Amino acid sequence: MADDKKLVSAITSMEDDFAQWYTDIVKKAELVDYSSVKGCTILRPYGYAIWENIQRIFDGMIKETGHENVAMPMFIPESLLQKEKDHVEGFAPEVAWVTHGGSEKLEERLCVRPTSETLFCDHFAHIVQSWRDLPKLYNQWCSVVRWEKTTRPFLRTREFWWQEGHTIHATKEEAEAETLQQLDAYETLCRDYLCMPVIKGRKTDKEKFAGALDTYTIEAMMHDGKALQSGTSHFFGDGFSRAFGVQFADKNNKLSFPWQTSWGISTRLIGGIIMTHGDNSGLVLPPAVAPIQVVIVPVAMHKPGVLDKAREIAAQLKAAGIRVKLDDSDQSPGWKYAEYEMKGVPVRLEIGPRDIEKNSCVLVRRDNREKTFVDLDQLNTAIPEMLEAFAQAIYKKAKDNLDSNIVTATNLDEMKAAIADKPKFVKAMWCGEESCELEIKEKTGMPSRCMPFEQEHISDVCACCGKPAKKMVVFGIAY
RNA sequence: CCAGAUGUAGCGCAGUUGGUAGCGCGCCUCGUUCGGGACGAGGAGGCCGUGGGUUCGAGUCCCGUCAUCUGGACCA
Repeated sequence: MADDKKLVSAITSMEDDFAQWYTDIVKKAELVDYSSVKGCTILRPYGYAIWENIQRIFDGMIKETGHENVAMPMFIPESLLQKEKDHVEGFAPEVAWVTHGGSEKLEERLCVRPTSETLFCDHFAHIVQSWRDLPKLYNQWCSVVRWEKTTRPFLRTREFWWQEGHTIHATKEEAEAETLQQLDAYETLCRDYLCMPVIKGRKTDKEKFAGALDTYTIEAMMHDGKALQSGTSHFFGDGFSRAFGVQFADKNNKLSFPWQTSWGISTRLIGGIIMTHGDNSGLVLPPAVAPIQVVIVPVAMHKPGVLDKAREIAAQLKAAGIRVKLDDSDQSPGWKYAEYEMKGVPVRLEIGPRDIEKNSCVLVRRDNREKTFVDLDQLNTAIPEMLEAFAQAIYKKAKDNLDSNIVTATNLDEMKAAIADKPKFVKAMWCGEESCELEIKEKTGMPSRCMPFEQEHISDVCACCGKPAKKMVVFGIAY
């Protein structure tokens, strides 16, 4: 009987069906609900709270480096979108259009922003006149719309929430430094807060952002060996400035075009967290972004003193700055254990009559279910220590997964063989020709992910054509 | 966009050759419980995704459409 119920409520195991496992977690951890528009999901309170924590952390980071938040309109006139040729060609196929306002047919149709470069450029043209006006370090938190063909919660939705930074600088060097600084900020966010190791590098010309001179990326590896592009940072050169007529007078009163960047991370990161840390009991959340860091489960809570003690502990932890939830609902303890494991809460605190007698409680870690008996007087130090150890442990696990799923290959056959059983990152040398990149994609199924900053010498020649190699490239199957 | 699958109660499903809808979980009430998804007794809840068609009669057959899932192509 008990076993039957477990079967009913259990999620699909990731070994059986990774995609279904992912979908099960998304639903059962109450992160999203589907809406009545395809590809547009509702972020439920628990899912949105994770995003709020990511926002809070990253917003703090960019404020530290002098960025300011703004809010741009969500509509872009068609003529504005078309000013930069590469940009519009890249995005046109997936923009949504507004043709009517109420009963009025619009003279010029408006697209719902797929990204806001054009809006920022148009604005910069209004406000930038002099070198004294530079740089502008802007960012906005918003949602954008891209009419994707197939959609999956967090990973690919038609509307998604993100931040987009847009900066404009007097010199090329300054803009390039900004591009890399923000890429580093993304790496820090992923590594130190989301416990996700990433590979940092530059995109090939084929894979770079529409309108960018250089696109940089952080690539994370999921449990199943697939890649997730987790953040990108673009250097635009002065191409957008020229297209939009943004000019400034330098100190010698000479007119020149300023240099621009843009960079973004999105709610896709939540999908990355799920597929990096989750297990067959559900979600596993990094403490820094977990909406609940410690859940208190009272045992035999009808017995005198139990609930009072649980409330006392909750108040104490809250005062210590820990995000804590006391679940005093009338579900059984076992039900609560399973529920908060599904929701990925890092630490569970059990408190019952037997503990109270000993002035202690039980702490259980979500990642390994290790139980520790802790004196109640020690909680304020024991819990932060456990959260820190937890964060390090899940980072290490993710790092091990990354390290053990990167292989090298010197030719197409080796590349194919490397991913025969499961997807991996494959490092291979490349001559720099797009034709080879295309051929590799066609013959191995793997597009290039990036040219890592940390280059290695695997061989002298391109894995595809055998001509002298210029770069080591990481290839992989991506979400 | 292409291919396959699926839409029946909140969730998971059953529903026979077409005859007017059922099970488990969940939910509500009361009681007993509480250290790994507790138990009993009552109870509420469904235009069978949606629009047409065939038929005396459609959850069931036919056509369209929408959504979701899976896999491709495309992309944060």
